[in-house]
Amino acid sequence: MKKTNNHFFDEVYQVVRLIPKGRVSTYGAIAKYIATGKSARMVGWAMNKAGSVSPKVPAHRVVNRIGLLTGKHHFNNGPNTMQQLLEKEGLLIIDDQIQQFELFFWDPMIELSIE
DNA sequence: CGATTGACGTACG
DNA sequence: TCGTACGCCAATC
Repeated sequence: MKKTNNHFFDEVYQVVRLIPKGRVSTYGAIAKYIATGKSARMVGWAMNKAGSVSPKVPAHRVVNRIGLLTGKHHFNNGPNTMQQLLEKEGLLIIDDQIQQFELFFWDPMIELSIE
């Protein structure tokens, strides 16, 4: 058995699940909240596993720092799944980019930092 | 076991 | 302002 730092992945799943409906977060923000922002890529890897863990992690609520749906192609149901889900939550997405992303941005460092 | 990849981000030109 | 290069860290080939 290799006791990898599942703490990182676990935290990622926890945080992503805490993202409220109609809100989105970024890999960098999550990574920064957990691993001091040095492993934004690891968050993406965690998301890749997200489809293999349970309950499934709302990976569609996690995008890159510019609000671009970079990972939509990784969804099992199809590349449109991510956008459809986000639109269904009240978000507006044009050209795979979330409009007014700043307004919907859910930062765990802030939201979870509230006493 | 070594090299490459990867759903990112920041720095530099 | 836009484009390219590099760094992180783990998993996969």
